[in-house]
Amino acid sequence: MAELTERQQTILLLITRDYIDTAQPVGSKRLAEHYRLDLSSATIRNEMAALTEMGYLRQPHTSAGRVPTEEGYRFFVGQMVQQAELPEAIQHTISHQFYQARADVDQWMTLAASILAHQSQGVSVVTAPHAETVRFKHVELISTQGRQVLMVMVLAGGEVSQQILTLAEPVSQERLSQTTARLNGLLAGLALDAIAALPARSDALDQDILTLIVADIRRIGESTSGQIYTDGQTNLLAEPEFSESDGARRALRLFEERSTLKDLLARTSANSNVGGLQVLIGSEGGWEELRQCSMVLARYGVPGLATGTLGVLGPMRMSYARTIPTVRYVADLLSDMVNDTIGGND
Amino acid sequence: MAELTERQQTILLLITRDYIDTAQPVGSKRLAEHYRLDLSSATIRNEMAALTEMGYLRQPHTSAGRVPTEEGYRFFVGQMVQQAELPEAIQHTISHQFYQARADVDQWMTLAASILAHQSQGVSVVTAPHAETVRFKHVELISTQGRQVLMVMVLAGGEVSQQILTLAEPVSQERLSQTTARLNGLLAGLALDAIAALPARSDALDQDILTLIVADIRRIGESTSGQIYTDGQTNLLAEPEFSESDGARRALRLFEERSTLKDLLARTSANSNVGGLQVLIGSEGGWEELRQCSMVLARYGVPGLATGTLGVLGPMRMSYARTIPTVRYVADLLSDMVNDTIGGND
DNA sequence: ATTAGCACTCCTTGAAAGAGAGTGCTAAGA
DNA sequence: TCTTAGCACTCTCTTTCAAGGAGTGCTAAT
Repeated sequence: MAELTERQQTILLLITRDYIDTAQPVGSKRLAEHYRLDLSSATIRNEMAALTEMGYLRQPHTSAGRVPTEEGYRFFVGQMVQQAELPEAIQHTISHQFYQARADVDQWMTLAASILAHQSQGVSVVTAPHAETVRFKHVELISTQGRQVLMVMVLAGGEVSQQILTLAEPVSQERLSQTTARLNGLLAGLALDAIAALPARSDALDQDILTLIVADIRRIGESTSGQIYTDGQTNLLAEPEFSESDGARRALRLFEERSTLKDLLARTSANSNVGGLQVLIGSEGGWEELRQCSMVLARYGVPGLATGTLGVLGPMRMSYARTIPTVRYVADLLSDMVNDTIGGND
Repeated sequence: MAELTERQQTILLLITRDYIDTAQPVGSKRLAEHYRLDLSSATIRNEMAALTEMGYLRQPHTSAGRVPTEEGYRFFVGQMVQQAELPEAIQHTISHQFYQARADVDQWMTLAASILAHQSQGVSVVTAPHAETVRFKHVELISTQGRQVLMVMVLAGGEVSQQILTLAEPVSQERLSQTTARLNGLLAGLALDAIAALPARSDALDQDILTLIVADIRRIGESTSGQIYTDGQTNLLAEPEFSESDGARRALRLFEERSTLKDLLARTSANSNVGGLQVLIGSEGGWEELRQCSMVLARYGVPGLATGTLGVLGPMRMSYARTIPTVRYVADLLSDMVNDTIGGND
């Protein structure tokens, strides 16, 4: 693609910004009048024709103004992704909210999702921290009814899993506690492979629990992410480009199907590092349903120990200037919190 | 409201059923032709006029067919609520799915939400089981980083809470384990009041943890329900009556705001017992945003120990014949599961 | 290189007309 | 007394047409 002159860049950026604000195709006259360009509409028209030729702009129809193409948005985002900073006042508000939620791990994610959705006016998605290689930390067995036992297992990344085990015969809480103590000693810090390689236990109860633990760790290890939290789905419905067609419904449907969503996040965040930011515009992500949408994604957490993904889905016309710094800031904040609690000396 | 003759009932029921199927106002001619009524359209017109007069039907405009009013739907539901049964094949499918998910408590709710949404083509909502009076069952302290401790507490109803505690100084896992053992012995089976009335502990660490436990139990006890799961939000967007206006957006917005949703569920389910079923039609629930919607709600669980709410939100025109028995069946199934695992001998 | 002018295209809006659906009413029939 | 055929009436929905407007691309002049 050919070089853009300084003036062409200015015009492209202005058109994109104006369109993001108004959702209306922007014409040469409007541009000449509203912004201090010191150019006539005719000149602007010429430049617009050039930008259209180069694939940065398009016309919905012959007698309409111009609208950015995916390529146009990409240029726009490229210009802003380095510089954009969140206003300090907002930073403070957000970090204060997280400070108040610091004690409750579940609340981290719901809060992050809520903040992202509100700030960006889009649909937010946040996955709980998840370890690439799951390691055992602690197990607890709690007798409930006769043969039913509630197993609560904590993994090294802080993930907690509850499972219900039905035993062949009733077992006292006392015996459960002994089993718990034995297994905690035996398994502390081990990964799945090491646990699976352990010799069979002589005690039948021990063996039953051990089998369940292995199955459970395997299940968690195989999933590509922690639990998914989202918020702001109705924001997408308020966007004018989605009010008529069912584009919003199809996009939200994709988001509702958790397995698809995990797939999407896993695929797109595979090649992105903690601290990095990824902006997927339109068809870039490869999902047909999201052709009219964009996503701003980031990874957070402690690499190697526990990481998660978070981001925002919005119309391609979303306010990147607002969304990008917010996603970055929240990701950094969550990384800090993960690091403080489960990072460090393991 | 005056009595309805046999024939008027039949006509009202047919109109309602037809409208639920087609989403089109139904006229006298259509009714006479499609159903074996052995009546002319003129006679039907007279009856329809009477039903309109009595408030069971209304006309969107002068030259349109009739549509049920809220009162009309209420009569329709009243006729069907006792008899409706879920086909055996579907019962088997559902109970099989629950059987496969029996070990994973989280999955109970997601599965229930998924099944309800699919079967009813509406928006489902399921709350996790929650005890009216929260009782302590078990606590576990896990050291993570120096001064950070992850506390996992299990309550009598099976609820699990994770909290992070920042200590004044680092404490060894060994000492944490001793504290855990002491507190578990001390608090077993106690409710909030009893715990709060306990004398202060001499050991500073014990006291810190105890304070946190009290605060956490109070927080959980004050909330009116367990965690909320929902599914099928996009189903509402597919309904023809919502495709244009933003009625769906406003209804979903209410559903997205978790605190409002809890409020709604708490208020409406307060006067309904486990096993009972509640159908709220249109403005009946008192929520302006749900004026065009209906809800089918049920409570499940073990009264006095742990109960939850589950239900479906749909357009007023929803398929009650399908939704009502599904909600009832899933509620019964969940009640059984709760009873099996945490019910009985406490 | 820039700009004023102008013809052209295409969308949008509003009015008018016709078609269609359904009703209420009246009068005749069982 | 209940039912039914017939009919005029009302209202919506769709189509058509014309006018208005916005924005463009091109050309010629600066």
